[in-house]
Amino acid sequence: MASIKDVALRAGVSSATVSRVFANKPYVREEVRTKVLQAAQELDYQPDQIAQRLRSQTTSRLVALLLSGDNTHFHAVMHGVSDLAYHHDLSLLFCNTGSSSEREKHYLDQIRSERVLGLIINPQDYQSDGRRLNALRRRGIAVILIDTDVAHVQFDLVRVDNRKGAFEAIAHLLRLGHTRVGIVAGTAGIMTASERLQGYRDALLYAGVPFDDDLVKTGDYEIDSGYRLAAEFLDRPDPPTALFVSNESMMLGTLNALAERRVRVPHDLALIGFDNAPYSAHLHAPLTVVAQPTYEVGREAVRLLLRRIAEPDAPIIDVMLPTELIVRESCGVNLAR
Amino acid sequence: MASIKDVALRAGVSSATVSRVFANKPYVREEVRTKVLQAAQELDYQPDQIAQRLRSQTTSRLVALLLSGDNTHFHAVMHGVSDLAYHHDLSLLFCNTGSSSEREKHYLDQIRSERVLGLIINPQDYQSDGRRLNALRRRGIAVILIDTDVAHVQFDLVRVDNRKGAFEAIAHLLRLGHTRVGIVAGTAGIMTASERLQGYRDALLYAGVPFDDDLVKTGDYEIDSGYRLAAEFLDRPDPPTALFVSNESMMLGTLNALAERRVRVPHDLALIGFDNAPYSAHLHAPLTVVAQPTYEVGREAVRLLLRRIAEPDAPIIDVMLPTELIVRESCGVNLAR
DNA sequence: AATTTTTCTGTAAACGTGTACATATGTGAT
DNA sequence: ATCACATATGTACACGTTTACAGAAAAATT
Repeated sequence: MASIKDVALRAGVSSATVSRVFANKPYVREEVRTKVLQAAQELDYQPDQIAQRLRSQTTSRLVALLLSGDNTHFHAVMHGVSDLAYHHDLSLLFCNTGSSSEREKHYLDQIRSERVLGLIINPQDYQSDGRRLNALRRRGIAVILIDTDVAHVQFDLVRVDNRKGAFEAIAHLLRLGHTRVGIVAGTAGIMTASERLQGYRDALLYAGVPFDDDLVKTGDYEIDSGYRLAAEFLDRPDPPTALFVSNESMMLGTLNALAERRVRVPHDLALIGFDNAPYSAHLHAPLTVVAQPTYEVGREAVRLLLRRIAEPDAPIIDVMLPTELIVRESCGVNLAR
Repeated sequence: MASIKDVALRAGVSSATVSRVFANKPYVREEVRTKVLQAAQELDYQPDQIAQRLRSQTTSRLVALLLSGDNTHFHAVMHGVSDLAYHHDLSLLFCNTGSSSEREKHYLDQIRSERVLGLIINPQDYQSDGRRLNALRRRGIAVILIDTDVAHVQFDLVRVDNRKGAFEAIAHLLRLGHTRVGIVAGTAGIMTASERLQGYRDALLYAGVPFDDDLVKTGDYEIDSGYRLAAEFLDRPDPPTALFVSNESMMLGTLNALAERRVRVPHDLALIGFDNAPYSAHLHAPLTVVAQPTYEVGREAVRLLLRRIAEPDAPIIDVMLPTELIVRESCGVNLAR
C-alpha cells in the first residue's frame, strides 16, 4: 500500500532519493540511506514491480514460459527453468499450451503486452510461430526455443540429440538380433518426431536392414495414440518382434495395449522408449530407454535467455545436449528368439 | 510499441475513446468504434497489460501459483489450475517453491509487489505462512489454500479427504488378513501427512488391531526418505507384511528398496500407495492406490479464487474432495499368508 | 579567495492506461 | 423556443516508478 512518496515524506527526503536508495545508486549519503531504509521498514514498503516495469523495461525480470505437454519430460524442463530462474531472480509467467496451437497463439498475443524480458517456448506450429516469435523479437523480447525450431527465422535453440538417441536405441535392438523393429513415431511435422524417425532409418541403413513402411506408425505424442498404434502392431498376423516408442506418453498407451493382450516383455516383445520417466526402472519389465537430460534442458534454456538479454545481437546458438541409452530388461538378451 | 495515443491519432479521436472501445464500454458510436478498431489493426496495437495493471487493480487478471513438489500430484494440480485459468483469461505467475520454505518466503515477498489478483498456494510453513498470507489478504489479494491450512487464520481451502482415503486403504489390508501393516508417513507437521497417519490409526482402532509404534516411520515426502524407510522396514528381523506409503515420491523410493532386496509384491509384501500416478497400473505388480482427484483440485482452486475475487467477504469455504481406492494386484488375495 | 570539480538532493516529466468531469450533440417533451 | 435528458467525445489527472536536468553544498584545485 505504501508508495515511494509515503516513504519519502516519512524520511524527509524526495521520492527521487528513495528511488536511488532502492536501486543502490551512488550519490546518496550514508546517513540519508539508513534513514530511508528505516522509514521503508516502518511502512512495510516494497517497490511496486508493475510501476517499475512500466517505467523502464530493463528492470522487468519477468520471463514467459510456454510449454506444451503434461508429461514428465516437460515437467522436468519446467523444473530446470524454474530453479535457475529463481537463482537469477526472474519471475515466471507460465503458459501451458496443452499442445493446442490456438491456445499457444492466445498466449503469444498476450505476452506481447506483458512486457516480458524474454520467452522460453516449445513451439507448436512451425509456420505461424516463425512469424509470431519474430514479431516478439522485434519488440526487443529475447526468444529461446526448446526442442524444435520454426520456419524462416533463427532463434537460440536448446535441444537433445534425438537422431543419435534413436539411432542407438534401434542399433541396440538390431544387435540383439531383431530384424522387424516397429516404431511408434511422434506427431508428423514436429521436429523431435522426425529426428527420432530419422535415427530409426539411419540405424536400419547402417545395419543393412531393409526399411519397411508397415513398421512405421505415426501418432501424436499423446497417450491414446500410443495405445491405438501399439494395438495395431500387435493385432497384425505378423507383429514386429521389437518396438520403439517415441515418447513417454505414447509409451503409457503402449503399456496399456500390451497389458490388455497379455504380451510379455521382453519374452514376446522387446521394448524401448524415449524419456527416462522416474518409474521406468520399476515396470514389470524394467524399461530400456533413451534418457534425455530434461532438467538440464530447462537450465540451459535459462542460460541462453540470460545471455541473449545481456547481448541481444550475439550470434545465434544451437545447443545440442546428448542423450543416454539406459539398458534395462525390456529388451531381453541376445537373439531372444 | 504502438500506444493508445498513436491509435487515437490515427483514428482521429481522443485516447479516451480508444480506451472505451477496447474496454467495450457503451457510449461510443458504432462508426467510431470500427474506425478505432481499424486503426488499431493497422498499428498492430494491443493494450499494455502493465499500464492497465498499474492504473486499476481490478483488470489485472494475474494470479500467482505457489506449489511445492515436483511429483505428478502437483503437476496434475498445476494442469487443472492452468486449464481453468486459461478459460477465465487469467495469467499465471508460477513459483515452484521446491519444498523449501525460504524460497517460498522469497516468492511471497515478491508477490506482494506484483499486484496479483489472487494467489493459490500449497503452504509449506504452518506458522509463518499464516502471517504472510494474512498480510497479503489485507492488501486485497484473494488467497486460496491447497491441501493444508495455516496457523491462526482461515482461508478458503481445497483438499482431499486424506483421512478417509488412508482409512479405506488400511481397512482393505486388514480385511485381507494383514495384522502387521507398516506406514511410511509424510513430513511431520504437514497436514496431509498427519491426516493420512490419522486414517491409518482410525482403521486399526476400528478393526481392533493394536497400534504399534514400530510400524510407523516418518519421512519427508521425498524419494530418498521413501527408500530409506522402506529399507529400514525390510531389514528388520520381523518386517511388516503390508506397507502403506503416503505419497508417490516416497513410493518410488520404496520401489527401489524393494527391487534391491528382490522383494516380490504382493507375494512377500502387500503394497498400497497414495496418488494414482499414471504408471501405477503398469508396475511389476500393478499398484493398489488411494487416488486423489488431483486435476479437479486445481480446477476447484481456481473456482474458489474467482468466487473470492468476486465476493471478497463471502464466508470461508473448505472444499473436501473424495478419494478413491483403486484395487490392483499389489495387495494380493485374501489371507495371503 | 576564486574557480572548478565532485557529491548530493530535489523538481518535473515521462511510461501507457482508466476515468471523473466537462462539454457537445441529438432527441423528445413541454 | 426552452428545457430536460440520454448519448457521445474530449481534457486532464492519477497510478508508482525512474531519470534527465538543475541547483546546492562540499571538496578539490588553482
